[in-house]
Amino acid sequence: MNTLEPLHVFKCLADETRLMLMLLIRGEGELCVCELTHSLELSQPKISRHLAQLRQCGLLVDRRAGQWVYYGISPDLPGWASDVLTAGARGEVERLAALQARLAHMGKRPERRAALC
Amino acid sequence: MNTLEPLHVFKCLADETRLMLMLLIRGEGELCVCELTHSLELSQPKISRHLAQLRQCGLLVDRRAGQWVYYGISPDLPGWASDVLTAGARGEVERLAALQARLAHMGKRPERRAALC
DNA sequence: AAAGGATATATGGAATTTCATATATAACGC
DNA sequence: GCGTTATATATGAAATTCCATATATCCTTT
Repeated sequence: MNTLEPLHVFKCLADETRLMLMLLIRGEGELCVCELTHSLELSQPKISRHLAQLRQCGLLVDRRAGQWVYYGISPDLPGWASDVLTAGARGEVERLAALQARLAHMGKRPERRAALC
Repeated sequence: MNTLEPLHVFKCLADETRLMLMLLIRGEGELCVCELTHSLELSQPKISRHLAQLRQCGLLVDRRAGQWVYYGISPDLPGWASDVLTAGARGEVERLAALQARLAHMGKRPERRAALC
């Protein structure tokens, strides 16, 4: 696996879709593809591709739970990378809040069991 | 002028040359084009082009002093953007040190007067 | 428990757009 | 005129997107 370098992280965050995916997931802890699709109002293939890219870079990890695949921030993220995300979230407070609001109003959101029993 | 959004900052930092320009300038306070060209061992037009882009985004400001043009971090940089740079520098300690070392060994480096008299 | 259908997610290929580089040239100050 | 910096154009490479399709899981029915 690649060592996670700042350049890679910045490239990942240099796309609007990927940036918002990361900030949303960071804010909510864990989200599945359908929730992200609903919140961002983008096509499922588009979301899926960007999630795959973020996972391959080592920023996200995925966890399958039945029908759904949940994505979360990688626990192996170095400290400086977490700081980058924190700073990014600070610069996008409003837009992030809007996305989280839309998520909260989503109908038939998948039930969630605790990741670690 | 554009509002400085996280997406813009990340796009600026998503290029190896621009990332190192920013980290070098941040570490040294202020540098002119010829110093940056020497440190990064890249062509002058290439450096100049990326500096112009960073200035247009609002990350850098330039100051002319006779023959030379000095670039420094914009004083209007929002806090979250400074944090992004700090985190990036933390993730690139080694490479940054190497660039600074090459800069220190540069011959006939332009004399510098204090920016603010 | 096996089969069929529905939902969620991933992937392959093609078209489009964006981005970076190189080269050449122009402008500026000494 | 010489060193320094900026810009314009053309070319090539890479990223993004869309569409169609594939896979995987769940639920229901028999």
